[in-house]
Amino acid sequence: MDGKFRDEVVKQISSAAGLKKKGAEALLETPPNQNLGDLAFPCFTLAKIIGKDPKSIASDIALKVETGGLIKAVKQMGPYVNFFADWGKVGQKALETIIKGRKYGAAKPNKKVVMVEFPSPNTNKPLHLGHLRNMALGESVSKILENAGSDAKRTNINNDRGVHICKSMLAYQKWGKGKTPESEKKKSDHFVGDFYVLYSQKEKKDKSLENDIKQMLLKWEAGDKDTIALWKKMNKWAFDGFKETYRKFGIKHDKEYYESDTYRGGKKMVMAGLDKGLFYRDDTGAIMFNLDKYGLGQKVLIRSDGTAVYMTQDIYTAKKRYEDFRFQKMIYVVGNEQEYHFQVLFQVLDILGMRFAKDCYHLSHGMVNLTTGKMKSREGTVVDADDLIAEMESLARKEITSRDKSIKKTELEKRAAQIALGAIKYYLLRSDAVKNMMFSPEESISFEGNTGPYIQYSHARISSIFRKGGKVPAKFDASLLKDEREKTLMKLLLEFPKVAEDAARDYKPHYLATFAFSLASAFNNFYEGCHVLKAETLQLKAARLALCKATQKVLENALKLLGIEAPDRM
RNA sequence: GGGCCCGUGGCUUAAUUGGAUAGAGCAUCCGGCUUCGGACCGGAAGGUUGAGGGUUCGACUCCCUUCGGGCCCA
Repeated sequence: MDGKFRDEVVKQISSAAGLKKKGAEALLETPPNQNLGDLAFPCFTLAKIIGKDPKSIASDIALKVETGGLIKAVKQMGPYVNFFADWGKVGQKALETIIKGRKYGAAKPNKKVVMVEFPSPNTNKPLHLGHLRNMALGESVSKILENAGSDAKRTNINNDRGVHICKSMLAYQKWGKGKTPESEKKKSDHFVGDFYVLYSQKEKKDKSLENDIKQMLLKWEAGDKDTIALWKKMNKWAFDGFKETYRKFGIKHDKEYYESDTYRGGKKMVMAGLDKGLFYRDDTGAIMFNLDKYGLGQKVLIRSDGTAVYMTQDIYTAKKRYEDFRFQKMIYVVGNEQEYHFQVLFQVLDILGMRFAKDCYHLSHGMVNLTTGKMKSREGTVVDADDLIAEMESLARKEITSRDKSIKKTELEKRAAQIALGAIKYYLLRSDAVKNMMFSPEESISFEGNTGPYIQYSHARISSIFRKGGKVPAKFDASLLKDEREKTLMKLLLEFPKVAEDAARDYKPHYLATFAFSLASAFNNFYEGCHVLKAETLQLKAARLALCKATQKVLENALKLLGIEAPDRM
């Protein structure tokens, strides 16, 4: 319940209870069911301050409140003051705003630049399900922040150097026989990943390979021609493959960063810090940072052999990004296994005098586990991103053709992709990001119940009404919408701006997922009981068409903020 | 050894951040077409919110203890 009705209620309470508007606003709640009205004011807090019992305070307030305007009735119910909206008036305004307004639920631009980093892959293997969760989150959060008025800059850090990268390189060098992704007809990042797995298998039998890897890394750092050429060739394969997956998943970065470009800058910054006495050398010669006073222990910044750690490059990447974009906020979308890493990173940035350090935030998310155990790329027990998408598309295709056998190929492919991605993204976003999640194939491939396709289906149903002769009315009377199902729908529509705002405040896309499902569900309930095109009167039909149009727009917006398309047919 | 996160019906989960009767989906069992799209709708059954204390008018939510799972650092 948002908007003008809320404002009126706040005004009434503040004068009746002698509260400041902000104070009254903060206490307002949405009652758990229809019988309890549309907004509620609990009196417990006041009771404590005044020293009277909340029930009598509630009845005092209820007596003082003036009805009229958008407030139809006020009732004291126990320790609550409950407000009932005049649905004719409230609904009318809301529906008009939604239908005519271009950006219902969006805030005005606030000129804040927010960088969002994801998914930060390693270039030795293809993307997997964990990356998909990360990407769905990163993209959704970016869209939610844009909706809240910020300027989101999508960025990425490519971990393109180091021991693990050398592993796939060495395997290719030794056993690749000059094969290419083209010659093997393989997606190029998968081709690279196969050599990473091959290396792991060979290493189990031949421990001397570990030494070869060390040698290779030293050659790489020294700029050895052949090693660099091999590195470039294989990284290009990896990047080409990633790009295809990003495109398919609907992701485009504003700027990409590469560890190979930034690790040297990081070393310099650490050395400078050492000169200033911010860091120290331990017995082995490694450069360390003492974080005891933050309760974070000792952290290596540069190894004793002078090589960079993961942290080293992150320091310079952050600085570079700030110089490039002058952001007000930097959000790292990274799994919770890296929590310690980011705590340390932000402290390092701070002690090095980077003022933006306080604006850095680790948006930590849980892992994706499988019913069969954990995903381990070395063991090859991962759910591959491309494979999963392809599998879901094939299921969607079956579903579509079972309903429409004469559908054209291009249209079929388009819809299959929309539905498959809708299913995957919704599944990955519908629960709280901080929690680990269990990926069960049976459940995740479902298109029924609390799923993306269910919501898309509801949207397609509305579109169908407008295809079959429904027109958006120029004039309508919302006070005719008296059915409980119609009211429930309207109420939900009014909640959307607040949900979008909260999602931006907390970086929680699942608020929108929950909302979209409730809205779709409320619509289907309405659709079952209230006929639109065959409504009893033309006036009622007009009002219902307006309600449908508003629902369609809000559903589309909510899905869009999750990075999910809203098809008109499916 | 130290630190962080998570425990909610058989399974997957929500709870406006301390508020009214813990809300859904899947699975199970009933029921619904004179179809604006059945990828739908209605109903039943299923809960001591891991356990035990505490704070509070009020606790899934905050504090302490404990058990279980995950992750990180050395």
